[in-house]
Amino acid sequence: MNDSDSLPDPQATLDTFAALSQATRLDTFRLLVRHEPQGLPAGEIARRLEVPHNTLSTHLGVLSRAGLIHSQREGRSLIYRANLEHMLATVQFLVRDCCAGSSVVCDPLLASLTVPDCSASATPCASQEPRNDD
Amino acid sequence: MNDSDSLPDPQATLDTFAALSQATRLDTFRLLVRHEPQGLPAGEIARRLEVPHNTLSTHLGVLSRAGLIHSQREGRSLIYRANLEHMLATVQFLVRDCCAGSSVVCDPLLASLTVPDCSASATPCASQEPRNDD
DNA sequence: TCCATATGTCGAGACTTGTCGAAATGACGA
DNA sequence: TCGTCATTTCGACAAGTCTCGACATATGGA
Repeated sequence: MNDSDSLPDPQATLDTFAALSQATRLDTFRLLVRHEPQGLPAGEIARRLEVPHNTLSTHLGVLSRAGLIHSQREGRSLIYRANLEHMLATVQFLVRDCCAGSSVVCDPLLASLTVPDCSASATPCASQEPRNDD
Repeated sequence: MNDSDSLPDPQATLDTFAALSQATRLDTFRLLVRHEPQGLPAGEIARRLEVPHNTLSTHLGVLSRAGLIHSQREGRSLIYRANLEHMLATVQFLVRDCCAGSSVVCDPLLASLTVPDCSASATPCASQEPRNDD
């Protein structure tokens, strides 16, 4: 969307889907999404997901290379955060295909994408506290 | 969405991403999206993508089991069509996570999702003819 | 019924991915 | 500098996936 990452080409899209097609990694990404914008340190993710730290580290590497998350050192910890813009760019890459083919197909798709749970934006549907489900 | 398919649970989401994380399958899905709502017969897809018919058949099976496409017999051919609602449901499954975590994060994401290329819907951005790029 | 066309299923080989113990790196405090 | 904590890298094995030849099934027409 803005800078460093992802004008999504087919290969980037492929990597993104591959990254999200594994249970531990999908869980990791969802966990990080729920903890935006503070993020979580690698060890904390491993503990919550009950995955050995070295296994998780491998998965974090895959997600990171795909552009779905990024990390930042903070003392001894590496804080990981979800990169929502990348997710968005990937979705748009697919939507754009549909769009170019037919707006009759595209419009209802986009329409239903705009009004899930809380988009009204006047009334936030949840507080900004991270939830404490794992 | 409506009926048969996909209140997306994590496993369905996993299957969907796994289906789209392989080059031939992503190409197949995009091709079908561009050919909504007419669809394409299996043999025609194999020809355009230059993939042996049995290999393609396997991939069509994966996409089909994931709910991303469906088929309909027409004479000797099986016509395949993209199931955009499933794609949509999958995306919403992820967006909902973000939404529940924080509307500050959610709102801009949804906002940018609503206004790509042609959503205005008064002026279709493309004709309904399928494009002829493969 | 027989043949041609369209598509799917099976099975084997090559390749890729996931997992986890053990060792390495990096950061902090004493 | 040394010890400790947080995380990553390495290496090996098990498990899974992709591909494609050969065969099977389904449809329609002569």
